[in-house]
Amino acid sequence: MGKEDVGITISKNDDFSEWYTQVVLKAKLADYAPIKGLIVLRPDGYSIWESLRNTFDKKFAKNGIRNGFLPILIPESLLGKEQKHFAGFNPEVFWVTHSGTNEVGDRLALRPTSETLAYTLYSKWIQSWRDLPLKINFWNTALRAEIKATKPFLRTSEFLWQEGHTVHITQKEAEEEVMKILDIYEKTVEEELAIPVITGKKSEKEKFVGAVYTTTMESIMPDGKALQMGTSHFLGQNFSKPFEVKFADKDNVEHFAWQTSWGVSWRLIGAMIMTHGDDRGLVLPPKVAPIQVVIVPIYRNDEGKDIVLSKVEEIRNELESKEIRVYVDNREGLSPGYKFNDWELKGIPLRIEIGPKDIEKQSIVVAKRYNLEKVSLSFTEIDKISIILDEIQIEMLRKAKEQAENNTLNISDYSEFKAKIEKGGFFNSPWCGKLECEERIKEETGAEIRVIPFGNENTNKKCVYCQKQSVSVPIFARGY
RNA sequence: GGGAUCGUAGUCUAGCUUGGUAUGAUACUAGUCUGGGGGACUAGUGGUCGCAGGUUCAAAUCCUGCCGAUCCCA
Repeated sequence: MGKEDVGITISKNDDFSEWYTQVVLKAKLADYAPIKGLIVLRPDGYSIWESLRNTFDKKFAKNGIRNGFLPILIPESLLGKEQKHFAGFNPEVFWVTHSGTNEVGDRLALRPTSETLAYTLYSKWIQSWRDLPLKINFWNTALRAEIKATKPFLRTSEFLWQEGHTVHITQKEAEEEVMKILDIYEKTVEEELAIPVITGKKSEKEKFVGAVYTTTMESIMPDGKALQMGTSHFLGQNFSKPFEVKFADKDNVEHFAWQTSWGVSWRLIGAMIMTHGDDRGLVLPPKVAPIQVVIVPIYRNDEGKDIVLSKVEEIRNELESKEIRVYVDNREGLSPGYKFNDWELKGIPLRIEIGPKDIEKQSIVVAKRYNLEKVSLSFTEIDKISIILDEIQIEMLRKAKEQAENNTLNISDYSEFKAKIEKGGFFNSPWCGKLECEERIKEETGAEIRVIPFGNENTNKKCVYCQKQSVSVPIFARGY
């Protein structure tokens, strides 16, 4: 392997798909498992997930949501209780049919999602209005068989996620919950991962089977394809009726409860890689970076080494006292240049270089990963590092927003739609609301309604396909 | 759902057409010199040639099946 092969060997612009896979593997976020469609998270990848989880947990807790844990197996009889939902998932369910050499009676599904299991239990736990609202979140994995087109983080047969399931007395309260969660999702993704999203509703065709409606946040990736970043569903009474999630109200009359469910998965990590990465590899937003600052000491002899390393320790202590995650790369036998490239591949937001020249000048060199800019800071300015990290976080979101805007077009003419869809992008195009037009567009262009943004309903324009009066201006795009 | 390509050491790869006991680089280990953008030299370690079967005196090489990865089309 020559020096070119250690890093990313392909440009993000030339072959996006290959570039993405290389970044995932070479930055050591994940690796392929020996089973089709499954991946292994390595510590650097898992660390990002943990960081997201911590943020979500704090926000969920503030909203009165607590964590629980559900088993992975669901008996067929339960899974089939809500028929539409079951039909939607059936093709991708993994089934457990044996225990040892014995056949099990009722086949057991590896959960594709836990609504049925959770609500079976909820019906036991809820009797009175005093038990509501019930809001529990579950961190676990879901399994959905992916036969073709698997991609680390984006499409795998097992994925890490959280699924929240809440139960409410009134429809209004449940619907408000759906929106509160979507808001938490949107803010977290923008603030932590520096990825802009568009929120709105899914069309009837694209909603979660079993939901009354689905709200979603969508992002546009640099290759012009849309990625669903998270969904929050209003389930109405679709599950509470078959699963008898009922409560006695203050008048002692029994009612079916109103429910929501919602989730985000490690897909968010995939989105982060695609949005921010460059030809040198991963670029991590400071907030989720396992290491925020890496220090590379440079020296020529033992004497110089001692001086440099003692200064490095001083700086490390100062940064650590400010809760900055620091790592000192004092590996022997590797040239500074090698280390620079290595940490850039891994996407560490800031690199500090300290060598004899810097000691002389009483300063350090600080290199920013996201724009590859180098600046010099004097020893007395070390406290600026945390400000720089904050600036990077903001700049990364700004850059990503700009990228997204450049990929968004207003298109009301269908021939223009067809001509431009090859290049990808988010198309704001009026739609009459009919399934037929939605399906035709999908068939003819591969683009689907990703989201009907809030505020884009009740429009009075002409459907991009049939020219009849539009009811909304959804975002059409090809998706992952 | 349909089609194509690929799998040899941690990684990339030669060898495959025409069967004869696997090539090179890099990484890794030890040491010396080095050190501000992928360093040099020396000496080493590392392989069920994806898996299983078949043909053959002999299979990385030919045949069949399976597993896995990637890409294109719907």
